[in-house]
Amino acid sequence: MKHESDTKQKLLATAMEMIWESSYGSVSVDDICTKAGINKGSFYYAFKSKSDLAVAAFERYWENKQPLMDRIFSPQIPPLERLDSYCRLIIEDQKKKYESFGKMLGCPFCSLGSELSTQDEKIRLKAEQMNRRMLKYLESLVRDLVTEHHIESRDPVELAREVGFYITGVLMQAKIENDVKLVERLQHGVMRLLGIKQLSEATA
Amino acid sequence: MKHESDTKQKLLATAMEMIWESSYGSVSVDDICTKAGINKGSFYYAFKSKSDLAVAAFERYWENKQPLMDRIFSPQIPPLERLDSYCRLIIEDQKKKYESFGKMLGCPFCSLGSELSTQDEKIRLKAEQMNRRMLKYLESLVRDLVTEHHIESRDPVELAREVGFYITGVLMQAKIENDVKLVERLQHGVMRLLGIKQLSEATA
DNA sequence: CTTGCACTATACTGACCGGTCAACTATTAT
DNA sequence: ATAATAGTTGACCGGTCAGTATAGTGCAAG
Repeated sequence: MKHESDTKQKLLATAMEMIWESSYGSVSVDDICTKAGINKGSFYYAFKSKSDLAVAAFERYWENKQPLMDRIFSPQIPPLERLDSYCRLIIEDQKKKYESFGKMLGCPFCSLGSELSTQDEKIRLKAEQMNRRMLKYLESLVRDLVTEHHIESRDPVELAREVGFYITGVLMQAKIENDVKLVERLQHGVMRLLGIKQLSEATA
Repeated sequence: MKHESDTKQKLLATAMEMIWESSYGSVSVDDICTKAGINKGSFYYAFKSKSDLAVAAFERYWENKQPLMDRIFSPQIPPLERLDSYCRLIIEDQKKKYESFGKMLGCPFCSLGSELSTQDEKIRLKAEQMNRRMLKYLESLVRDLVTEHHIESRDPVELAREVGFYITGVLMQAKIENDVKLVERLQHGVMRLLGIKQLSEATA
């Protein structure tokens, strides 16, 4: 009957937030500990290194997000509606972060991956895994779009990839330009990429 | 009759290379100086801060690259050929880096921008500027594609943006997955995004 | 009461960080 | 020749880095 310690929990959440807001390199273990209200000794009791914590924090973030993702991408929901909800989720998340931090934060997985994939293999693998998980949703979405004759595609897997690339790029540029507007056109761009004309049902 | 000092030159080139290979945060001023064979004191004689150097290094990189870009995007060249050359250039550059460093490095502007745009406004602005410069090429390219009836578009500027997003995303994911193959499909994806079917003339 | 264990508190390590400095040398102008 | 200027040097600064050492806490089982 053992619950995960509050310490670990707090460190994971704090690390995720701080690394997302700034970057891995510019957040120190001391910073994280101070903000989490936890002593450094306890940090190294709970995690064996800073990069270990980062990996764990990202995994935890995913675990928390997955139920929502499963709901959005439920095969029970028409694929076009799934796509719309997903785009809305991204936009909403980004806006929320923008309001609370005063700046665009972009995709946490890509940001961390971009910063450290040439430096830390474990972090690179985690970022890669996150991306693959996202792609699974997109792949089944694209396949269902094909099945329901919204689009044609000889290779749904590759098309899903391309949608993934596009979304990655939008979030990255939105962060660099620090502009929410870029991400607001997400639906429009994705629809264009997929070759779907109307998105009038998105005006819910 | 004043040449820029070798010192500055060397520091700019070394910094660009090292930051591109790893990241801003994981390369120290000492590292750069050692590799450039220049004393730290001289560093701070030439540049007033590390982030100043980074900004200057990126500007210099652009200055060196621009003539080639101007040649590739020359209005004298048919737009489809421009597009093909540009994709080839990106692929070639990435492959070259992959061979010499053993890993994918992605787009230096985006990597730096992603790492530091929430931390250092001058660097954010420089990354933004680089992106805008690239977009200018893409915009005129897209306009010429429209004029020559290769594609239709009511908003060439936005379409160029979308191509830019896509390319950004491809380079980012290729870095995270550390896989050259991702970037090799660049032409195919861009053509799809633009809605151009054949690229048989690209087999030059 | 006592032993053992999960966890915390705090002080510390030594390396390294970005940045400064005064002294020095090489180049140029007069 | 001299003086001013441009550029270089390496020691040095205080601070911070990730990570460690160790003593102490609360608590539960024997």
